[in-house]
Amino acid sequence: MAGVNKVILVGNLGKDPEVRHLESGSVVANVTLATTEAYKDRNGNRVENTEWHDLEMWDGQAKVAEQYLRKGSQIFVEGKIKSDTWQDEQGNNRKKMRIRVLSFTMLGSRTGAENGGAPQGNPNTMNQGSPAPQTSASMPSSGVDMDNVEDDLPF
Amino acid sequence: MAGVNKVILVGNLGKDPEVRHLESGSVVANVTLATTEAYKDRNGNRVENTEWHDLEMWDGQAKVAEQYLRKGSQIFVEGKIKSDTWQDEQGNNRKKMRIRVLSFTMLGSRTGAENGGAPQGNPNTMNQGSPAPQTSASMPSSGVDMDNVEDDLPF
Amino acid sequence: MAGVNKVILVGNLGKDPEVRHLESGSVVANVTLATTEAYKDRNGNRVENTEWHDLEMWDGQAKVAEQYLRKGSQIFVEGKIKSDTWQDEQGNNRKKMRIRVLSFTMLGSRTGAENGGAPQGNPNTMNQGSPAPQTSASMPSSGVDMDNVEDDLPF
Amino acid sequence: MAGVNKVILVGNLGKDPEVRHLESGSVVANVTLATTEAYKDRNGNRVENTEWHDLEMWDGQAKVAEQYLRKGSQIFVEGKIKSDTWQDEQGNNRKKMRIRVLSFTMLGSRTGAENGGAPQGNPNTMNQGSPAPQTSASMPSSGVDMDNVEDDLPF
DNA sequence: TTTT
DNA sequence: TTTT
Repeated sequence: MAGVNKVILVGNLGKDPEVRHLESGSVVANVTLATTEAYKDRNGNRVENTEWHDLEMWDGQAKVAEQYLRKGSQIFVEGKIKSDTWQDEQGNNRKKMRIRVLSFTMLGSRTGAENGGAPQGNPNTMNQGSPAPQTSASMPSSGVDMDNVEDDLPF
Repeated sequence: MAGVNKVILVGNLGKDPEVRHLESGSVVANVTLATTEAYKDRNGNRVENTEWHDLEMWDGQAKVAEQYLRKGSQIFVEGKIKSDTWQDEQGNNRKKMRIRVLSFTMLGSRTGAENGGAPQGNPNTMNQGSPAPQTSASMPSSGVDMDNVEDDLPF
Repeated sequence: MAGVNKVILVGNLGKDPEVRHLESGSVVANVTLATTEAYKDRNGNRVENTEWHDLEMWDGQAKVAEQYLRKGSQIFVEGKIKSDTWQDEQGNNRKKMRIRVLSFTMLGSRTGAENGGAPQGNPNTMNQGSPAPQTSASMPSSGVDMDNVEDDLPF
Repeated sequence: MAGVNKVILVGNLGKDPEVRHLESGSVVANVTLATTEAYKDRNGNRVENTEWHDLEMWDGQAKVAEQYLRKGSQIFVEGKIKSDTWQDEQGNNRKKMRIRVLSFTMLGSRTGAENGGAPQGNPNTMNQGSPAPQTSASMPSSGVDMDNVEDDLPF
């Protein structure tokens, strides 16, 4: 059969990770990631298009996510598409796709310390009324060894 | 903002492409692709897990798909995740994810000849004296240039 | 027939891009990019391993590189492997591999302002009311559309 | 630092794998892989361009390669760029790039058994005088569990 | 629903 | 030669 199912994303978190510590001891983090592409429409105007992705991280990854990722964090993600299927109350077949994260890497870092902590523009005035993530001052600079976080569940 | 949204798949078609020729002149092909991964469970038994992907191809790609792809065809796909959102009859927000194909490549040889599919052309007249690799006799499309099919809608 | 040759890199520039404006009117930028991976050796010590990549960008890309990329800039790159072969003075066959960049994306915020690099423009006028994510204030290029820079030479 | 160094290839082997069993017990397979792209030049003629890649596989992978891969085999490869540097006899710095394979998948299979073993074209008359790989009858159909072969050396 |  |  020989299949390949690979997803590569670079984007920003829409909100802080939602982390659940399961009774089994496993940890799951759910993360929403925006990838935006810009192009010119036929009138030459710049148009932006944002796609929101639902990411699922487990265990070691989830813990790193909990500790270091915040709304606005920019990450590189490698994962695979994974769908859940079920029947809703009306008996209709439903399907939800998620990205099961296999590894991620935090991008950007060095978030402003070297310029004396001066705010970089005023995020409150940017993206007004927007559902989009914003890079804020909360990027970890760590020192911790979590650059590239991998995980290996069997499926 | 700087986003990346990339999907790479290798798998087999679940059925023949469904192709619609729109009044606008555009052509769309919808394709279902299975990617299967195998792993051993904790008892050492081989387990297979299949993920089904809904692919969307446009125009030139769609025509190539219509002509050459068949149920069972193995392809390499590069694309991006693209979701449609809408409200269903109950007023619930619904979301459907698709893979918008940016390019695909037919894999293996003999792509459907045995089920009455694509004509084979005469491979003996292809690539004569060429330094390039060839799959044996049965590459579909012969003189046609569709090995690697690309498309560039703005979004 | 039917080949895929794809490279995906995230790393930092080792030095400012070297840009040549050719008589033909073409522009080439040569860039060195470091990708570093960290792992623990058998004694549990963190070890870093850096790979240096020679990137080649053309025309529109090269101009953007010249204007915005600096030593230390972090970028996401998609490209392909491309080798030159020749004979050296001793008549030995030689081969040099490069990454031909097909598109790149600047990562993080603040891409070099602190070392006198690219002008910042006025981010407050960017993407107003846009649904797209933004890095904070310092995205280079402001109104310029270079987030994701593509190029399409035939080979 | 956060680096990504990823290579994705689909192509055909230029010759049978060269396998060495080291005294340490490790096994290495060296494989050459051709990726060919076709495009039209400015006169509308189809041109093919082949890039040759030197792949390196270790241990479990190498054994699978030894057993199942042959000249002409079509594979999907995921790996990373890895260069060796040294000084040659003249004291010049030399560098050789390889692809360290992280996983590979055999493509195509079902290589002709179902059409009664009839030869698919005459490979001897194709690619005359060419250095290129050819798909021949030697593709394994196995039944063995080697579809997707992974390996995890620390670097 | 594919493929092995 | 980068970055952390």
